Amino acid sequence: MAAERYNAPAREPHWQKVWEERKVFLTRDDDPRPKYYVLEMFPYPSGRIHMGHVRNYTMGDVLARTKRAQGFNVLHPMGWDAFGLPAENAAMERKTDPGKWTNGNIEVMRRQLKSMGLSIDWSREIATCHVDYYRHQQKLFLDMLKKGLAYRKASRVNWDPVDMTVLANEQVIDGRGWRSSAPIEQRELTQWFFKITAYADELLEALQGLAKWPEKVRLMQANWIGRSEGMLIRWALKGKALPQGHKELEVYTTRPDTLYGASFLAIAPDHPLAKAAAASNRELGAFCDECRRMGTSVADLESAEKKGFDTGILAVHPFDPKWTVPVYVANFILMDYGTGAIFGCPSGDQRDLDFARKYGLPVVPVVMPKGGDAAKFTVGDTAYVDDGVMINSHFLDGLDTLAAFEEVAKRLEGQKLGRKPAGKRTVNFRLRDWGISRQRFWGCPIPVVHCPDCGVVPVPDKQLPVELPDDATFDRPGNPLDRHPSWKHVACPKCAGKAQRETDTMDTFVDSSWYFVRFTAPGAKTATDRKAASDWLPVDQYIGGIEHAILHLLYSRFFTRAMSETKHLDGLKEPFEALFTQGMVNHETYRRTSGNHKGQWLTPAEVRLDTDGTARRAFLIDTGEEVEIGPVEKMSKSKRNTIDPDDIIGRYGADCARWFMLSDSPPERDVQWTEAGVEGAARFMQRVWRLTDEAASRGSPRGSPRPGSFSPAAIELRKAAHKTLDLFWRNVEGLRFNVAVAQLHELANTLQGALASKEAGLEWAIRECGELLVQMLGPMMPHLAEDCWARLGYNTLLADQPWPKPETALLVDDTITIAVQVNGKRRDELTISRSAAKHEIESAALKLESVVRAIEGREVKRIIVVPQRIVNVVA
RNA sequence: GCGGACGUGGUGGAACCGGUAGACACACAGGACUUAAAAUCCUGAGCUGGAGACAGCGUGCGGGUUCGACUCCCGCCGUCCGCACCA
Repeated sequence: MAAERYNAPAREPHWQKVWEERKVFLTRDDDPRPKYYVLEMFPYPSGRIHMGHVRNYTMGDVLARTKRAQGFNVLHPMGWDAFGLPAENAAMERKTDPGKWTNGNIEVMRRQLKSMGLSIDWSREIATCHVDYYRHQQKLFLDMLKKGLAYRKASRVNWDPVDMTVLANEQVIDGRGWRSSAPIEQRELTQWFFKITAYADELLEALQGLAKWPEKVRLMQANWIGRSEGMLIRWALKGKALPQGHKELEVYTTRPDTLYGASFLAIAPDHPLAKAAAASNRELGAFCDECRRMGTSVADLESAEKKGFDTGILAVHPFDPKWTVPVYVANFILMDYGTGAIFGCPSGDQRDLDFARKYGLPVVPVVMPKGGDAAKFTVGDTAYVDDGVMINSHFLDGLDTLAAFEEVAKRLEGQKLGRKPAGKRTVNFRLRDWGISRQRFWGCPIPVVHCPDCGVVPVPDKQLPVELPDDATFDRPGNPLDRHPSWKHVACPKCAGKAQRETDTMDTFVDSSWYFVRFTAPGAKTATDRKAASDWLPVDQYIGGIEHAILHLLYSRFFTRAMSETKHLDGLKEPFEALFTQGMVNHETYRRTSGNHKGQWLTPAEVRLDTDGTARRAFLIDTGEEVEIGPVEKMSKSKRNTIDPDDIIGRYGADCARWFMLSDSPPERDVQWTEAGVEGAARFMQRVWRLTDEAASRGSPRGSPRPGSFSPAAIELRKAAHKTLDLFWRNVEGLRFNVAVAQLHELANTLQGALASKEAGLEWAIRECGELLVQMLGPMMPHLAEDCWARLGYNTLLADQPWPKPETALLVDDTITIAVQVNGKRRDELTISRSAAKHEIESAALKLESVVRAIEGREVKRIIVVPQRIVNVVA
């Protein structure tokens, strides 16, 4: 009698309830077993989970469940990255409250995640928008302020004049606001910053120690931090155009060796000297204004012409008081890199060369390739940017680039301009301090008060938290906190006079920079419980999208250091021991090709697919018209190629979705969601259910004594099972889930073959194989595995079973098959004892008929025998 | 422009340290069961030639190292990603 079909959607809630009731996944801090902290990046509560979440959380869950079975005390928590602009937009559009909207989304998504059967300790759930979380963040901020790690300064920001808020660089697309499409303005605003640059060197250095991070992410961070070694060089200024109080100009360069090739200085339009000079030069002022209006987008920069404006100011060459070069204001100089001023050496830098040609400035070659002829070497349209030998450079002539750098550095450091040395070796970083002020409502309030008499006053600890008001209005753009009738008006904590709260809130990346710490003690009265934090951290395995390679992961690394500095952590520096970045979930796109709706995107549900031989065609179900099958793209609302996890779980079960997400594609690569793939997963589930059923009835009863000896077929079966067990864990540990899945497929095939076999004496091995298969399936398809476990006669929970250990004796074979090559070409294979000596293998190989034929009577020159691997006959 | 990754059957992919390329799955074809279908099970298959045994070719392209290369080295081509007026 065949087993009934397994009804996953009906069974899964049952097991979820059992796990919850028996508190199977609750984590205790006082558990003496070794800890393992596995964390997936927490979701933004946008409304519903998507397939990317399913993939991400399934991977983490496989690790968490396996590690748990292996005897680790596993921490696997979940929370919500719950502040952010979408809640405000929703409030504006739907006349609701951001908090209500967010909490409603959390409800829905929590239910969805629970329906996935994740082994999460839900008692540790946190949401960053809850005051119990952000009150501690305010404390962290104040402590950072005390340490000088948070500070205020005026800076230029992207300002959206329609939404009336600052936008991050990422939110400016082609010079326009991502939401409003309004042209973005550059505004000078006073903002709060975190001093991440104080850790620039350390954040860069420590990347080398992150051995379990993807090389790619480490590289991206290294490039982002952008360390360069160079010099600050001060130039004396003169000329009639020189504004008062500007006697000198400091430039930053990585090529002091090319100093004798200098033909101009250039400064940023926002440079203080430029501003001062513009005050008395209307044309220059107009030029600077024009530069400021220039867009900041990639396209703008690429097409923008390199332009300069001669200020009339002259700079004196550090090595020759009689030599002066003009000072230009140039549109391509960035105020916030280096000193906002450069010296141009046209022969050694392409951009400087273009500039010099345009404005008729001298081009003196100072570096030529090694072995070149100084008399003949010239620079035409292409600058020589590589290292080489110095020429036309007085005392530097003949030195190589590196030596020239050192010589110039030595001389300038010893030479005075005014009272100070004329030059200084320095290290410069691309990394900027982290601007965290946002003119938005739905974020963590920055806990300071502005007092007309006392200035910026931190909110005293006693007065924390600074809570968001619950009666803000969202009927018009701008910051609801700022226009709230009463919220910002408070007494100054210092002088008790009339004062105003800071109305900016923190960037939401602040929230996610320490949530992994909070999970270690989610109910602590202080921000952290240092004991719990040092017991649990660092996170042993962190899993998330590559899109956070820089921002979130760099900020978290900084924050961990800052929290150690402010004593919220016990000296921890790196939060994430191992990082894994998973690929996206993609789907085919479909669109109409004709009629009034040409170009309209169609959802997968609206389309019927037909396979005609190997050609695939798609038809609109409603009308029958053929539609175009477009490229496979990331699931997105705009292309309408999304699949709702709820639908899949409701139809096939969570285990099916989980299994499919783990199958086929390597986890770091994109995976293509296909109906056929899901159905394949569903079929496999039925097959497992059937095989377990047969193994339970055909195999020997549970607990029956192990036979003294096994038949050859039984040994083969046992070997297959134990080898799979061995490989399975190695592949899971290496996060090669797709390979682990393939191994289970293979074992299922083997078990099926054994069940079909008429041979007697397999009962015990069949039973064992079935149980091992179910145990390995457990972390991947936990619900099905529980049912199979019960079908095998157990009344325990599979989730509570220890991980089985492979019998090492079964992992090695007595006889092995090795390939036999003739002249590097495979001709045959040889089955021989594992311990066979070289000469035995050699003579056996030479006797093979196909080898003899391939040699064709030629003389055997050499035979390479690699025991247990290969034989290669060279003839 | 700079930096990086990748390129294997019809498709997704596997191959640990240089040692039998194509595991496993999807799709496909043939067969069994069935009145039929679904479900399930069995079989086949890199390409070319051959009835077949077998032979030749084959991991983007061209070279190289090696007894032996998907794997290492050099040079191209293509795709994707990150950064980008960084002095």
